[in-house]
Amino acid sequence: MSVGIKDVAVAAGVSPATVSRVLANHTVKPELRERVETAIRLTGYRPNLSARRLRSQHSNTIGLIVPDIRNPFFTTLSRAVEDAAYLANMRVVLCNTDENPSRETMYLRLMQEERVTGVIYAPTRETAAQLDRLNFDFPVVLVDRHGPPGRHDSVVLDNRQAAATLVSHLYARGFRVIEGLFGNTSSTARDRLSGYTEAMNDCGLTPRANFVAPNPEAAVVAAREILSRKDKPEALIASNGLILLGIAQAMQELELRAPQDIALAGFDNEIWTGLIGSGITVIQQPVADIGHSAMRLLFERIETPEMAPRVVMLSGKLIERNSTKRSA
Amino acid sequence: MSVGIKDVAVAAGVSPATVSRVLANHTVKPELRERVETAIRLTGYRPNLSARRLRSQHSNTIGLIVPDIRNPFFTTLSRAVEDAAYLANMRVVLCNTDENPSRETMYLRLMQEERVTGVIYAPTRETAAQLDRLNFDFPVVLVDRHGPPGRHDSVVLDNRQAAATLVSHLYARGFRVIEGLFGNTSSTARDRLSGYTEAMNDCGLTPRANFVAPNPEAAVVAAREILSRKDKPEALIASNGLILLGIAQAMQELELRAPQDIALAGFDNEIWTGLIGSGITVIQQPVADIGHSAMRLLFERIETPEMAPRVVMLSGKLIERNSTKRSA
DNA sequence: TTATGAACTGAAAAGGTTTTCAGTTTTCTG
DNA sequence: CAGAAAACTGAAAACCTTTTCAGTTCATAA
Repeated sequence: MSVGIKDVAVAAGVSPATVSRVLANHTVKPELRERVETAIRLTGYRPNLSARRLRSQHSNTIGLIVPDIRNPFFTTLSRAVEDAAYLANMRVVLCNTDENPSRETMYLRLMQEERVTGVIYAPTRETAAQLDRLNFDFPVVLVDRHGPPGRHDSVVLDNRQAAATLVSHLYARGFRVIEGLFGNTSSTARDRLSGYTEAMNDCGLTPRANFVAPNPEAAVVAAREILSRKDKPEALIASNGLILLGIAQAMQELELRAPQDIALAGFDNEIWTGLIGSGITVIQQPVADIGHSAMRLLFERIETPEMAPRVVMLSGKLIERNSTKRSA
Repeated sequence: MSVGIKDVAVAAGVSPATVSRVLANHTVKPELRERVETAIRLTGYRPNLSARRLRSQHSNTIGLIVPDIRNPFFTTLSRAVEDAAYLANMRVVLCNTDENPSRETMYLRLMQEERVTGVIYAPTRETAAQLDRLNFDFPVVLVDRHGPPGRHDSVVLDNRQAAATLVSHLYARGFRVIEGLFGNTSSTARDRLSGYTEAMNDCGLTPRANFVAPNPEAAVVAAREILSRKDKPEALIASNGLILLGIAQAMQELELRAPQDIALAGFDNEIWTGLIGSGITVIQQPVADIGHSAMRLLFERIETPEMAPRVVMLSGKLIERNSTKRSA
């Protein structure tokens, strides 16, 4: 049998209530506090968090629902979220959805059952669209992706702007035939597509977009096709880090080099983008900031539930590297 | 007020006990079961996991304690652990220790308070050394790193063998002056050091080992020093992926290329190791296997607590790439 | 000194489940 | 068809805390 608060109370010659108060740093006479503390030490007492949560109705738990923790963007995000959580003395339950809506709803249900304090969530477009139909009894902050307008707190990159930046960068460097390879599951990919399309039109160029599941395996296949065409484009844009990776792998297979054979640019400043070849031009996202902002929004929402939903939009930063150098 | 099992019971005209039995798939008359199930649907009832855990004394939670989820090795490991956990209907609480012993003990305490079913844990050498002094009331499976011999279940790579493989590979390719850059916090780095040292001696070569905190930032600094020496080695071995990355960054800074300027090999077959330059030779670890094995060991330990501790040792696989090609 | 209020403490209830135990119904056996 | 066994159900206890409420002690002010 493990030692409970009663045992400590007996050992210290006080009531369980007093032990509880010592634990919670409530007001207790110094002498009793002393006795309780040594009793805790002696008995090796460890509070039972399930019991505490049940009685206090505070789970001190936040849920983090992301497509796949192996995507470095979400890895870094999760680390930022966890650091902030543990500072606030909260636990994090991590869920990987694999961009699968049925897993999403299952995890949202789980969050309900855990009675989480709040959730940070990167939804697929499919689930995001129904987000106002669902009714959670915990606050949700969307991250990296947005839901129906004006309904939820969210933290996103200025994706249209970022994609447009990429296009105008390529345009300025002299590229004219610029294709894009975009994910098909997230609002983010959509926004980047819009930014790309508009910017292309503004430059008087014809946009050409390809769509693919946002993972390297699917991207390799798509990239192979694009890169093998005899009318292959002068430049290729990837809508996220995983797709960019797929393209890089396909290029290695086909022994194509950037920018000599084709220019290449994308999103997410992963380590390898600076190391490979002579560097790949990317939009760097302030990933840790995104995580911290999301936690801040979440805490503020918990504090002030009736506050109007807020959208935090952060800017990406263009990291120019050699993959978009003007070809000789 | 949220709806509880009592409300469902009232709605279905049965006792709370019966609702509980329906939930747990115990034996209940079909007709009642039917009524309960519709009552659950109608009321939108979601069980309270804290209450369930408190009463049933099963947390269905496993703890995963790793140095840093951003290390791709642990990212992949965690994904494998979580997949296995959710299949077994368990939650995962993830903890990052940053190789910091005081964070380790704090998280182990937390695991105690969560009354976790078990823990999967990659300890620092410092904490590992005291591991038999600590007494947990949950099973622990060590992963990637080992503790005092014969005390705990663990899943590790055959690190000495793997390091030796790297040395003999380099030797076979004609390299003779081979230095190593090793982490200083884990048993794993120590084992790789031993393997390196022995293999070097066996080849009649003089080992030369450098030590560094196992992160890219520290490794860059150390690598700069080594690579700038006028008597710099013919080949350099990194004891893990983060250190290898640091070396790669330093080489890029100094405009050194492998294998032309110096041969390079290391551990962890991260994506970028195949993409950078003409590829870096590495030992690939069966990371997902390690995670799954750890979960298997954990479940078996829970099943049969008195079983003697077991060590699962997996083999690494040499991925030969151009960074260790014989220099002209 | 006494009244007043503040500070502190303990008994008991409450939080939402599962589980035990005893009782009731149903099924089976002869 | 009687009796025994099996299957099922409900009342109440239990899990371990926190919190409320009332009571006690202590200090302060009049």
